[in-house]
Amino acid sequence: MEEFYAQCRANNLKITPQRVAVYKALSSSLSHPSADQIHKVLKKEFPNISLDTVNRTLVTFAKAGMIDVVEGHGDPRRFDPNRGTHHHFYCISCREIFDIHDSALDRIPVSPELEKKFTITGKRICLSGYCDKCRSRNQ
Amino acid sequence: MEEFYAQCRANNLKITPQRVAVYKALSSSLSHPSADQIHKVLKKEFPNISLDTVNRTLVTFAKAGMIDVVEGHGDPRRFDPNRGTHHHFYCISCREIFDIHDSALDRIPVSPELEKKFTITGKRICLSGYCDKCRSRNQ
DNA sequence: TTGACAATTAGGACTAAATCCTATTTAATC
DNA sequence: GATTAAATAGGATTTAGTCCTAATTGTCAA
Repeated sequence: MEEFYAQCRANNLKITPQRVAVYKALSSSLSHPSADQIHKVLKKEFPNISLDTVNRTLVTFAKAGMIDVVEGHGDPRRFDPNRGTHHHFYCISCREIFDIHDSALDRIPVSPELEKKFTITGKRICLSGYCDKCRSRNQ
Repeated sequence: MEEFYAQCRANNLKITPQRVAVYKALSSSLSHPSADQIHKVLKKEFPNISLDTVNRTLVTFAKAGMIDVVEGHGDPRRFDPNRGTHHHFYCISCREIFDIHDSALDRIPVSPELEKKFTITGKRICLSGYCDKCRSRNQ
């Protein structure tokens, strides 16, 4: 928790009871919850915390690099006609997806145990960050 | 296009003008469009094609393995407190995300050109398919 | 400790994605 | 060409996410 306070200070984020609660709730979660799921949990302790605050707080933490946004960025569902092996770079600013073709990335060593545990239909390396345009725009 | 017809037959999907149009539109798209974007394009040719049909058709194609759903599965945004290197398996049936810790997967060889082209803040291997529960349930 | 200010929050309104429902239409099969 | 199950249009509904405004609160400096 001490690290949380330090990270807040480093990012000029005020330490509010809501932020502390959101961080604790996410940290103690075993799954990969949505804002709504965390909101439901926090309602018990803070009956009038708003969903907007929970969501905004989580996005703020993610932007500060304190937590991650994972599969499902909150964008609409998107499709790819290319079923050949290739990879993606996702720009977290403009939300564009860029194809990456690099044979060095194609060999993903999935262990036999993993293949046994799951029926794997998709394997892809997902890179994320800022594309060239957004990088220069934000400076 | 001939392959499209064959895939439809193999999956018992009726070949309708709408499905042909959706497939053509996606195939000729350079980006990774959403259902809404494809719907807007098709409106010009089929003024009264519905968004539901476009979306349903795309999901149907994806389930048949004819196209892919990429970053953003249409799920709500989800968060991960664990910023250490790890990977994810996403179940396309129950939508649960499972953590995968496997050091063999950690070495993702991102080329210097790629690092130059983008500011990469996240690297992760995204596996998808069916988890154990859903695999057995669907049989 | 207090006061001032900028940041943050609650709550409701709003927008947009996705799904559901039902009547109608249509592709496939014989 | 007739039959039937599948697919579609269109509108309604649900839900995620964002926006807006007034009220509140954390921080910093005096």
